[in-house]
Amino acid sequence: MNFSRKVWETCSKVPKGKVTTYKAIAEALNTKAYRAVGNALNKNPHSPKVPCHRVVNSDGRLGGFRSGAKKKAAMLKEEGIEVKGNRIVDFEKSFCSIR
DNA sequence: TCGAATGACAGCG
DNA sequence: CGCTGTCATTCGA
Repeated sequence: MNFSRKVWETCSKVPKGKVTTYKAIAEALNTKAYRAVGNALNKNPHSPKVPCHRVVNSDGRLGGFRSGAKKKAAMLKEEGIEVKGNRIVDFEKSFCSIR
C-alpha cells in the first residue's frame, strides 16, 4: 500500500542515533491515523531496512513494542540513544523531525 | 481516566 | 466476497 510504503520510507529517513514519533510520521504522511503508522510498521515486510524500533511514542517512551521491546531498546542504545526502562533519555535531543 | 478516530490485516459467515 | 474486531497512538473532555 502506498500508505504503508510511505511509513517505511519516512521511518528510514530518520538518521542513525535519532528517533521519531508516530505522530511525526503521521503528520509527514498528512494523515491522522497514528495507529495506522504503527500498524504498517508492525507488518512491515521489509527487513532491518525499516528501523521500527526507532519509532517511539510522542511521550518519548518505546510505547508498546510487543516483539521484544527490550531488544529494540538495546538497539537504540547501540545507536547512541539511551533508553532507561521504557523511557528515552534526552528524547528531545534524539527526536528527529522528518522534514 | 476513558472514549473516539484512523489505516491495515486476520478471522468468520 | 463482505463485515467485524483488533492494534505498536494521540487528542479532547
